[in-house]
Amino acid sequence: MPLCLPAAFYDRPVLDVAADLLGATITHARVTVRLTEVEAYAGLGDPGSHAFRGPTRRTAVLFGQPGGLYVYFTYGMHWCANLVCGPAGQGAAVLLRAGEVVDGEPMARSRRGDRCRPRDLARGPARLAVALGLTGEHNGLLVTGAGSPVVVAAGAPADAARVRTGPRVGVSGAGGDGAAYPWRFWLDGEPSVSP
DNA sequence: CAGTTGATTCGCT
DNA sequence: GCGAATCAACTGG
Repeated sequence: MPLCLPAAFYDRPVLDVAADLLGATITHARVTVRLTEVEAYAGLGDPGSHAFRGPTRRTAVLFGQPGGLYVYFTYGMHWCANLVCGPAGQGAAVLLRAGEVVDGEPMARSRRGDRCRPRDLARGPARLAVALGLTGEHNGLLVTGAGSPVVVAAGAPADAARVRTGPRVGVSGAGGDGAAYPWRFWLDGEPSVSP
């Protein structure tokens, strides 16, 4: 079993953490997903971030310790999972957008539905959360602790030649021009990454 | 206290 | 490819 990534891993600039999370694995409730697509959010001053206007009850976790899990509810039906990054107090986080189920596929399938194609099991932030069984009750959980039910571990060394970056998805609103924040990271050629 | 807005997915066509 | 579904949190009055 690979080693759980330490708090120091997350206590770095969010862009570095996002890039290094590609290829890493996240395990919860007997399902393991290898991350293929993530998005960086800088927090304070980032118009695309929930933490843009500072701490609120909803975003309190974002301003907590790096390595915290921020799970939020959106569109009235979906959960999305983020990992809080450094520097602490900035509200920075990495959204887990997509991944490939590498272990516990039957369990993931039972949560996502039998007619779901294998590549779609964790393709998309909400699908990924469902596949892993992550909901609001996991909000605020520290994934660096030894006894944490959620384990994030380094995967096979990421092939740097396959790392791509581009504008973030779904960021709209004033100042939310995607080109100004090209902070989406993905692994080229992965079927689990949306086009 | 009421109005607005999403870091989306699913099911049809 | 497109539109509906659905609700918690934030915002402004």
